Amino acid sequence: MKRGREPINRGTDQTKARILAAAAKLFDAQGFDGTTVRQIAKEADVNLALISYHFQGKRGLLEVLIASYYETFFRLLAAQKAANRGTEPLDELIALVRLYVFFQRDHAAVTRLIQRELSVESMLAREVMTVYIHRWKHSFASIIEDGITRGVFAPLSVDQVLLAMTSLLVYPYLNPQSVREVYYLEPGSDEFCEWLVASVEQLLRSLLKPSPTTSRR
Amino acid sequence: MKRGREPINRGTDQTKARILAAAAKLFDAQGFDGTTVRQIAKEADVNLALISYHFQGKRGLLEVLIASYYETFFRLLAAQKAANRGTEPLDELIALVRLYVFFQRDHAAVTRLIQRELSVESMLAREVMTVYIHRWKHSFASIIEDGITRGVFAPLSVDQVLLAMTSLLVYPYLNPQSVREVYYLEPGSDEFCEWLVASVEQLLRSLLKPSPTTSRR
DNA sequence: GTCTATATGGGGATAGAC
DNA sequence: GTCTATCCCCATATAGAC
Repeated sequence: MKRGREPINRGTDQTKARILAAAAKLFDAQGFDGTTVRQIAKEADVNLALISYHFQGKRGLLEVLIASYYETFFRLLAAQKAANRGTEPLDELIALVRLYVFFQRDHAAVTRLIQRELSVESMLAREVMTVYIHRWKHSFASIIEDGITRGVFAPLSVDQVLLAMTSLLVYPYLNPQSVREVYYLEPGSDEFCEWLVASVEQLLRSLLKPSPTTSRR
Repeated sequence: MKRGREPINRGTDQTKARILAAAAKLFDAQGFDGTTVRQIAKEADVNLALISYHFQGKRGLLEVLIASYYETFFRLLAAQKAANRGTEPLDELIALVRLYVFFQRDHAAVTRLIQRELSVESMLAREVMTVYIHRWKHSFASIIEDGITRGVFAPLSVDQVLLAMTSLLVYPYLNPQSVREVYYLEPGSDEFCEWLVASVEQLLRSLLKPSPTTSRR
């Protein structure tokens, strides 16, 4: 009678996918440092050693999660931008906001993971992140700058507008627990996403409107 | 010739204060799980064993930091509320917003620590936190509810308004690194604080104004 | 590609001397 | 109240069999 189980061969892709899913789930719930590779292996129902074999360790796992997340987003973004050809800047901006809100909703675990770890100075994948974040910012900034050039937006500080917009967009997905338990809203629902898009739209209109007595401090 | 150093007796308060300061700094920069008690002891220039002696271990340290933070804030808040007697709801609200913004600025390390760890489901001090967060929310909510009752605010969803407000208030202090490196703003400066207060005020005015065609979705 | 077994280090905590 | 020395556990990672 044998002691150990038979080796399970699911094929590279299956195994890698299971590990990634487990890692996303656990990093999200417990934080990167709070998660052990043993937990990941168990959650994925995969042998411990396979994590190092496929991803060069825990850190590699994090980097793959982050890179895949942004690559996927930028692919969707490119498609959206193409579809937006010739639209008014504000509508184009709102379309991007909506895309990003639903993207966050659909990738809630990695979203929260990234946004949380980003606030850790000693983060492992900081260099990787910085590049993506700047690209992310630029995809929104370019539209606003374009609108200012064309005179349809007020000549405000683009950075200030973007920071306010980002705060509204990101916070609920960084802290969905609080949103649920304190504000009794469900960040995973379609209604919430639509509300968030509408709120951001209202903020952007209020900040970007070109004409009036907007005495900017 | 002796090997070890002489015991340094700084007195309980001095030692505890040094440990707390070091812990705040390191938890902030590296996260709770990313920080070791050995690092804290070294940063505080204090013997390792004193951390467990004074705070019953790493977890106790976190709890003391959180509790002190909120106790301090609520003390300031009570003073502010007393000073606000008879003010208009909106002005009262703005006064609280200003108080909180500068409080975050002046306690940046613990602010970031709390907001980050709050997004970890398996957080050690979750029960402690939940109580404080609800108290925090209520101090803002009560003013808005009061304003709605008295007809000076539109009868909006208080939770939605508060979530939007909180997003704007908190995000920059959760992620000051990004604010600096991506948006080129300095969250520690007075100008930034004032800008943030003004932005929140604009948002609140835009959301709470009672009369017009505000077709809320 | 998968598994067992193990190497190696670092973690939090404390006993007991001073 | 402080310090040294140490316990004991659990972390990541890999060597080598299958």
